Amino acid sequence: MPTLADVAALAGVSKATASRALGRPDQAAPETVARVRAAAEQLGFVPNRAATQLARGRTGVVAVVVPTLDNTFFTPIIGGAQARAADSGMQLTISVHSLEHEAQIAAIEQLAHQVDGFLLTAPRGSDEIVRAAASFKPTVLIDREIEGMTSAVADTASAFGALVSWFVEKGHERIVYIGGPAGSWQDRQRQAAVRAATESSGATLTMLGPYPSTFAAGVGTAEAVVAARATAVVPYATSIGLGLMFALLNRGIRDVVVSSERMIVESLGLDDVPAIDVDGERLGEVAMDQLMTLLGERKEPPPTRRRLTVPIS
Amino acid sequence: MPTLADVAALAGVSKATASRALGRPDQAAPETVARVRAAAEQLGFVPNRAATQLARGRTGVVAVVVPTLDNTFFTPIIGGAQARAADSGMQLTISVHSLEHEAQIAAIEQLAHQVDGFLLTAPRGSDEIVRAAASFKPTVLIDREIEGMTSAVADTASAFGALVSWFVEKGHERIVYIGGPAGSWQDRQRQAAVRAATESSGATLTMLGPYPSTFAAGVGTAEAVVAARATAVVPYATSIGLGLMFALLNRGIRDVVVSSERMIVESLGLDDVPAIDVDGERLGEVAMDQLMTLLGERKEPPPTRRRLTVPIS
DNA sequence: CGCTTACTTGGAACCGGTTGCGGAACCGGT
DNA sequence: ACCGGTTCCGCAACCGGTTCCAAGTAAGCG
Repeated sequence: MPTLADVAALAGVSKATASRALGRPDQAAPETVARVRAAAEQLGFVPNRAATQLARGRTGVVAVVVPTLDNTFFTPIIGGAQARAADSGMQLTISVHSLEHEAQIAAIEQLAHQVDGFLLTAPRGSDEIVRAAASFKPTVLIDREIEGMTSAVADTASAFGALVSWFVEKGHERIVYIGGPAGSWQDRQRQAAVRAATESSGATLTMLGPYPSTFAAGVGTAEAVVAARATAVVPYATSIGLGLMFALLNRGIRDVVVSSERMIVESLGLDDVPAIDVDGERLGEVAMDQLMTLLGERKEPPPTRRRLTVPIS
Repeated sequence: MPTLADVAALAGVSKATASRALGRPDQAAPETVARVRAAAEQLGFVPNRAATQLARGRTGVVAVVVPTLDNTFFTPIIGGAQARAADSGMQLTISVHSLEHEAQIAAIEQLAHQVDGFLLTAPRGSDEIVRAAASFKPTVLIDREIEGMTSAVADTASAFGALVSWFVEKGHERIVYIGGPAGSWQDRQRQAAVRAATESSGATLTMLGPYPSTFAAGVGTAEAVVAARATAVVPYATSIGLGLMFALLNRGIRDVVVSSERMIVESLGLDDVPAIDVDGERLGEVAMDQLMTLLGERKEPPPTRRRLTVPIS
C-alpha cells in the first residue's frame, strides 16, 4: 500500500505539501497540485483512514440508530442515509436500539466514542431519553420532533388527515384509525390529525390500538374493525394494514376499504383504495444532509426542522 | 478525553506497560494490571479507535454487502452479524450492492480499503464476480456456496424438498414451484430439490419464474398458478407467497395451499399450510463467527462451509 | 529600486495507541 | 556466591496522515 510519503517522493515534494495538494488544493500551487495528483493516481494511493481520523480527531463514521430492522419503514431511510454518507466519503454504521430504557443510553454513549454524529429514530422513547441519547454527539432526529433538536420528519400526520377527509367526502360514515405502538410520537400526531379531519363531519371515528407495527398485529385487529362496522380503515403502518386486509379477505369481507401505501395499492390494482407514499430514502438523505451541516462539512444555512410532505393518491 | 498516557501516569507506570496491562494482561504483573485497570476505570478511559487501528494496521470494521434492504430475508442477517460484531468490539457497515455488474467491483474495492473483511450476500451475481469481490479481503459468503470459499448457508433447498414431499404425501397432484430472481444460486438449489422430491411420485410439478422477490411479483403469479390448476404452491420468497395468497383470496380462491414462513402461518392461524423457518439472525451470527476465525480473532478450527438446517412445520 | 504583501513549501511536532528490544530484578539450582 | 532462565517494565520507534510555524520567493506598489 502506497503512503502519502511515497506520493510525495514521486512528486518531488514534502509530505506536508502532498497532503495539502490532495486535501486543500487552494493552499498549494496549481502546478504542484497537478503533479501530486498525478503521482497519487499513478501509485493508486488511497489515504489511510485511521491515520486521517487520528490526525483530525474525527472518525468519519456516523451511526444510524433504529429500533428494528424488521420494519420496512426504516430500511429505506438507512439506504438513503448510506448513499449520502458514501457521497461524502463517510461510513455509516447501524445500531439497533429502541431507546426505550435508560440502560440503552449506556450503549449509545459507548457508540458515541466511535462516531462523529447520530441519525436517531426513536419512535417511542420519552423525550428525556432521546435527549440523553443525543447529548453525546451532533444528532439529527428522524421522523419525530423535539423542541430544540434538529429533525427531519415525513409529515404523515397531514397525509393521514387528508386520507380521512377523502373518506369523509366519499361518504364513509364509520371510519377506524388503527393506532401504532404505545407511546409513538407519530401516532400522537396522526391521532390528532384524523380527529381534526372528522370533526364537524357526520362521520364516526373509532380509535383502536395501540398495536405494534406488524403483520400479525394487523391480522389481530380484524375483529375490532368488524365490530366497529367500519367502512373505511386507516392503519398506522403498512404492515398492520396488510395483515388486516388479509384477515378481512380471509373472512370473506370485501367491502371495507383499508388505506395502504402506494406500492401495495398499485400491485393489487385496487383503484378505490387511497394510498400514501412516504419516501423513506429521501428522508434518510435529508437527515444525513442536515447532519453534515451540523458537523460543519458544509457551509449552509443553520439546520432546523425539516418536514417532507407526503403525497396521497 | 483521557488518553492512555493519563492512565499510565495515574497508575504510575509507562504508556507501554499501561497498554500491555489493558490489552494483554498476561504480559504484565497481576498487581500492575489491577492498578492500571483501576486508573482506567477511575478516568473513564476509552481507547481511541483510530489510534489503535493505525498502530495495529487493522480497521476493526467489517462490511456486510447486501443487494437490497427491502427484502426481509437480509435484515435479520444484518442484525445477527451486527450483534456478534459488537460483542467483539467491531463495527459493521452496510453496503448495498447486488454484485451483478463489473462496475460494482470498483465500489467493493474502494470499500475494501476501509474494512478488515466482508460478509457477502450475492444471490444472483456470477461466480466470477463474486470471486472478484472476495479477492480483496477475507470474506464469508452468505447463503450461497462457491468452490473454495468460506460460506454460511441456510439449507433451504432441503427444506423445500421436504415441503414438496409433504404435499405429495398429502395427496396433492399438481404442485407449483415459483422461481426466484433470474440467476439466483438458491433458486437453482431449490429447483433441483423440488424436482427430486416429485420424481417417481404421481404428482405433476410446474416450474414458474423467474420472478423478483417482491409482493407485487407474487400478485402477478396468481394467473399462472390458476392456469396450472395448482393445488399446492411453493414460492421462492415469503413476499412472493404473500402477494400470491393475497391475489388468490382477492379472486375468491381459497383451496390452493401456499407454503409460507412460520411467522405468517402462525399469525393467520392457517393449520393446513406448511411453513419453513429460516433463522436469518443465526445465519448472520454464524457468518460473522466464521469471519472472525478468518481474521484470526479466534483460534478455532479452520473455517469451512457451514449449512444451517431449516426446520419446517 | 527598496519594502511590504501574498503565496508556497518544508521541517517537525503531533494525534494516541502498539510493540521490539534491552535492562533490571528475581527465580531456583548447584 | 554464581549462573542460566523468567518475568516485568520502560525507552523509543512507529503507524500515516495533518497542521502550525518559519523561511524562501515572487509579485505588487510607491
